[in-house]
Order: sequence, then C-alpha cells, then structure tokens
Amino acid sequence: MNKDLKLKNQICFPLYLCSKELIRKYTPILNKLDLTYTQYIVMMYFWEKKEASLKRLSSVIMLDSGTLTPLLRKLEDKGYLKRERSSKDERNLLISLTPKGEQLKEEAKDIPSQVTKFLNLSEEELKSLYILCYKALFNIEKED
Amino acid sequence: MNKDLKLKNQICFPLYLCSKELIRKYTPILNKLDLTYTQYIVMMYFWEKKEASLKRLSSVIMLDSGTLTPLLRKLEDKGYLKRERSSKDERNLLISLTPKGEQLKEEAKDIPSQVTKFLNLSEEELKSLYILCYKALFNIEKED
DNA sequence: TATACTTTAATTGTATACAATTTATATAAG
DNA sequence: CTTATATAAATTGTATACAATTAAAGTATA
Repeated sequence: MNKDLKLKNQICFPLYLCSKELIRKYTPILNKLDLTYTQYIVMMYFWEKKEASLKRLSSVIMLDSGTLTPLLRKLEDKGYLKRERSSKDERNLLISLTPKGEQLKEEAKDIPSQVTKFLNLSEEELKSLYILCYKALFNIEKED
Repeated sequence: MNKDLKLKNQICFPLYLCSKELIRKYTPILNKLDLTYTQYIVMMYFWEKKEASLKRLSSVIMLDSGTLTPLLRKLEDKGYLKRERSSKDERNLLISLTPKGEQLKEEAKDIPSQVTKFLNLSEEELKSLYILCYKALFNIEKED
C-alpha cells in the first residue's frame, strides 16, 4: 500500500467514509423508531442482554461514560431503558430493558437486512469485510 | 450473513468501531501538529490540490458546510489555509494552502505508515479492505 | 427590467465522541 | 477507626456530523 500523503492512498479515509455514510443510511429508517444510530447500538445490546452495568456496556460497545451517560438518559426518557444504582455497590449503574424497550425489538427486526442491501456486496465480500474489520480492530486495541 | 438483531451479526458495527478506534489512534500523533483527524483529512486534500472551492472540497471528502465552515475557520486561524470569496462568483468560497500549511506537509509525511502499522494487516488484507470499503461506499452513494 | 428560481455558504439545533477532571462510593493499609 | 488508594459515573470542554433553514449571489424568464 502506497504511503504517500494522498487521500486515495489512505486506508483510514475509506473506512471512515464507509462507516459514516452507512450510518447515514440508517437515519431515516431509525427515525421511525425515534432512535439515532448510537442509541440503536445500545438497544441492540440490551435486546440481547436485557441488563448490564454501564461499565460492562461501555467496554463492549467501546464508548465512555461521557458519551453514554446523556444517551442512556434519553433512552430512559423515551421509556426503553431503566437506570438504577446497584444496591450491592452504589458506584455501579445498572441499566435494564423495559417492556416498551422489548417491544421495540419487534419493530426493528428487519433493519439489518434493509441496511445490508445498501452495501450491495456478495456474501463472500460481506464476510471478508467483517473479518478484516474485526481483525484490524483486535490489533488496534491490542496495542494499548 | 446472519441478519439477527445481535451486535455480532452486524456489518456496520465493526466498520464503525474500526473507523472510530483507528481515528483515535491518530489523535496523539496529530496533536503534535495541532490537528484533529478531520482537519488532517482537509489538509491532506490541500497538500495535494493546493486550492479548491468549499463545494468541491465538500463533495470529495463528503462533509457539508455545517461541518466544514467552522473547521476551515480553525485551520485559517492556525495559519494553514486561506479563505476568500471568488471574485468571479461571490457565492463560492475559495480555500487555498498557505506556505505555513505547505510546511506542515513535511512534518506529516510519516503519519500514514505509523498509523497503518497499528492495523497489523498484510498487504493483501489491506488492499482487500481498501477495495471492499470503496466498493461498498460506491454502492451506498449510488442509491441516492 | 423585475421577479422567480437556483446555487453556494453560513447558521441553527441536536446528537455524538472523547480527554480530562470531579464526585461518590468502596476497599486497603496503617 | 482513619486516611490513602482505587473504582465507577458524571461532568466539563472541545470538536465533529448532519438535517433543516436562512442569507446572499447569480441565472432565467416573463
């Protein structure tokens, strides 16, 4: 890979654009559920796990409390999540899915296939992209 | 690719994380040049093109005036770029590289290789990731 | 020429991101 | 028991992103 200081030679730039533009494709679809993309990520986490501490959520989706604290408040305001301090350790914030949040899952179930089709990649290409991203991500985080 | 509503099955999520975390790796390196990642993208554009209208820049790097107007002011304040209205058509904003901005290129020349090594991917993998991102990006934008 | 339409930036408002700091709680050490 | 240390969230401040609107300048047309 050419290392010149040209946009065309950078790997980060197409990654950044691809991520950003794909997220932009989500916007009108998620608007119908009154969710932003990041809120949708958080909801996906809780659709699967039902409950977790902020610390745990934070480590899985790689966003810190500076981002998550206001975002979780919004999801609580919408009635999708509940926030409460752990009685065992008051430092921990426990977040859990509400019945209304659970219902939202049904409305969201077709979103992944809708969005994936925008990419218009073959199964092999999708799989390859997926594997490369996770491999790169693993290596990036390993350095810390 | 499994279409379930689980984070592990999404293609957008690893793309998003990979982009975000790689950009985060740039931060300490770019801090030395007093640049953020987006400012660096803009500077890379001008290191190559020397001059362009906001409209042209906007279409190439896929960021709108809402993002670019304040960002370009900051780069002008730092002395790296000049902003002026076109005399031919006062609607157009012409942006050009200053000598100080040109000098910065020399200090930035080793950044791409420093960052690419964080990914720790082979040449083939890098190329494959690059091609897949641009292919996906092309398809995403085609839909509009 | 006067008015409608189009184009280009700038502005406004909302929502991330994240580094750095602060606050509150829990644990450890003396 | 008291003080020091550690941990978890929240807060603060800065910088994107972007949809939607506004403002300014140019073009087309009756």
